Amino acid sequence: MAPRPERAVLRERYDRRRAQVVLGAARVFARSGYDQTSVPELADALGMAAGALYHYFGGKEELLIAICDQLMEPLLVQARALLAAGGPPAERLRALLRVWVAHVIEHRDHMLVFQQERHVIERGEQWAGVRENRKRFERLLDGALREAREARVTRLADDRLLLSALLGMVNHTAQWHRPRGRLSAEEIADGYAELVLKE
Amino acid sequence: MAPRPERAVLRERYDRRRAQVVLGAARVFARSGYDQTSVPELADALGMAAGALYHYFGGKEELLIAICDQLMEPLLVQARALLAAGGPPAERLRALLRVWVAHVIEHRDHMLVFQQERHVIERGEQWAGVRENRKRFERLLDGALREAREARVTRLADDRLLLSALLGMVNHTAQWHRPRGRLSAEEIADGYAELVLKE
Amino acid sequence: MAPRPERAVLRERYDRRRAQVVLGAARVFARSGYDQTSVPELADALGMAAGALYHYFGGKEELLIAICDQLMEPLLVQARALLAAGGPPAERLRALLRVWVAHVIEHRDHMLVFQQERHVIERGEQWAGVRENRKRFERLLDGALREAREARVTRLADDRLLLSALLGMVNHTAQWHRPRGRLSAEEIADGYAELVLKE
Amino acid sequence: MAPRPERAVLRERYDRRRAQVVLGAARVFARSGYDQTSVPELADALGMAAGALYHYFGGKEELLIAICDQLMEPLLVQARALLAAGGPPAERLRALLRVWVAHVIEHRDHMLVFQQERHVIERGEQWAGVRENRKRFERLLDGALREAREARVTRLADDRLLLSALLGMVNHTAQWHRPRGRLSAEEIADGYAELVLKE
DNA sequence: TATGAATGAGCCTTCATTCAT
DNA sequence: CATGAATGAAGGCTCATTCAT
Repeated sequence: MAPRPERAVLRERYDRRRAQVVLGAARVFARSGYDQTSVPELADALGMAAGALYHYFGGKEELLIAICDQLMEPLLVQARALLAAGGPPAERLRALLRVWVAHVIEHRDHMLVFQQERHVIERGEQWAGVRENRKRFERLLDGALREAREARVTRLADDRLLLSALLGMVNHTAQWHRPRGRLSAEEIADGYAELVLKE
Repeated sequence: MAPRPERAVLRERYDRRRAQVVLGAARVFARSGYDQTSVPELADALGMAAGALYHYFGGKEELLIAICDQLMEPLLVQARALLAAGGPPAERLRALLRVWVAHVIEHRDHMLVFQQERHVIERGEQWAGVRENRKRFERLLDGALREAREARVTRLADDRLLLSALLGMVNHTAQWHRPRGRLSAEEIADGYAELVLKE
Repeated sequence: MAPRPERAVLRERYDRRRAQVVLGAARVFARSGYDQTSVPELADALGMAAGALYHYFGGKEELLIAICDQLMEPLLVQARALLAAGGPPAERLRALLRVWVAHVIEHRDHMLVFQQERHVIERGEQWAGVRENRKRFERLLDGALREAREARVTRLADDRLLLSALLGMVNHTAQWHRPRGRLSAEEIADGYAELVLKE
Repeated sequence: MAPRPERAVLRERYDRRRAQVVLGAARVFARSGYDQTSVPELADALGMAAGALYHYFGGKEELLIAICDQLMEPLLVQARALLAAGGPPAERLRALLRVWVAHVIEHRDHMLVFQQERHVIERGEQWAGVRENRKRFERLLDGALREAREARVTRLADDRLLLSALLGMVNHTAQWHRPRGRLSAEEIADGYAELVLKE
């Protein structure tokens, strides 16, 4: 008879399954909308019983929060590591754009959900973490931008407008990029950098 | 006794009320979400009974379509008129940006709803008109962009990427601009133009 | 065409229907249990759609509260009127018992529900009114009892025990009395009085 | 290595644990209600996993039956023994009341559950045993009462009313008596006897 | 036109229970 | 014996919509 798995093994298995569910839910929500997708529909698409979802999430909204976390946390980690590495401002900004665009493209579904449910994120204590992470990323970006401007390599006088424009164009990438599109993530990022940087 | 209003008067009154309802609904939906807002809630916010809405709209989705129409049709009219007027490509693009940004800012609520419900618009016969209008505007923009590139005044080699970047930054404006913000619509539009045009 | 009913007429119609629903719900809950009766089952038994109940009650529990109110409020009114009328203590207590027993018998279903859901009533802000009414009745009863004892017509040295015994026997009446039982409400009340009073 | 416990030891351990579970469940159900307490909640309160309960009980209702049995069976045993002992009718009744009241007080939780779930007990084959036990006790009580009346020591002409009154006041004791209350079980029982018996 | 009442479908969630481990 | 995971049924409730008035 197989021995009962240890607690740590169970925990890891649980976490992995949970992450898979988040991933699948992002795909379904991106296609059909968060509100328009019923929990039974979602469970069906994920190949599990409706009630089983509630072993992993306290409710539908918690699942939405998990999608946002799965989107933002690894990006923050990457961005922080990159910016900690140093280098000339223009290069740093370009590198950040590459990482960012690649992340957006790889998490296309998460991005679409994130954008669709923007108004939900804005309110409620349970969304404080997501809002904080968004803020953190914007601060990183803002820092990189300011640095670039101080080195006189950015093209727009107004930093805040530049920041908003970048947020707009990069995030919007999720809406038009297709998996086997003409342009690679790198080419797209470099295009955006070209718009933003002198020469 | 007041004379019975003529048919045309009644019709106009009806249209005006309907347009007001669309406007109010855009505000409510932008704040609380289309799906998260129930028809009774919406009616409450508009100061009317739930059932009364059904005199103006066949259903909730029809109201959503009307919001999108109220957003896109006047923009199309303005853009067409402007582009028909002629002039040097860079100036035409700059002018289009000004009109566009101003429209986005003035229809902030409509824009937010439009973006939130993106996935709904994508599917269904009843949304064909909205999709067509969006397509029309993108074609106008694309034309202006191509013209500018042929005049060698744009900064990016790839026109399609430039188009996407513009769509991203301009539409995103609705999400960060506040009524009494630091920058005017014109300043914002000119900033975007500066990113996109040489010099 | 029939004229639209006035607001007051509508209100009264609403109240009457609501009271009928409470009455019917008491019957159903008494027989099948509050928790064991689903809202659809209840609606069925009342000949209305499940959702229609929610025009009259915010939720299932509110219906339960209404049952308790419909039980206690008229009894309080009667008891107060009776005790305000004056008379010799023994007679007053006997009269109170008659009114009370008659009320319990006439509201048999309400009583059974009230007793079954005792533990629910004990907790929660929404039950404060019901608890208060119960307290008020017990105070009236306690007053009548004390008065009787001061007139040396009660049989038990301990007033509080006498009060509890009375509450037990009278309320329990709901559980054994049958509509066409051998004893009238009056005979039962007088029996209880005989236990409690000297002579 | 410890020797494998014998079958009888295992059985006894099982029975003891089962009885503890019944005891704990009575406490939880009395406080929170049988239906309002979910099996996981109950298991939590008992310090065991939800599934583990199913080693001791085939289902939630079986647990409820066990609570009723744990309440009634020892009372029946005591009452039978007492009545078998003989003696003058008034004394026998008084003694029965003492045993009964003491039992009610000691099994306060059981009593509350028993009374709350009255309507469940009324129906269903699985409840026949509980109904039968209740009937048996009422017959014992009825016998003691009749005996007392034949000895002309009871106060009420109507035996059935007297029986009902007694059932009401004694059972109700569970609802107001507190562990460290002013009156002992004996004093309460004697009070009830005083109401019921002449002198 | 406007409204209060009603409906029935559907939603999210919880539950008692089972079972492999 | 005990547990974590899973299930399918059902629960209470809300919703968009209709309709008599």
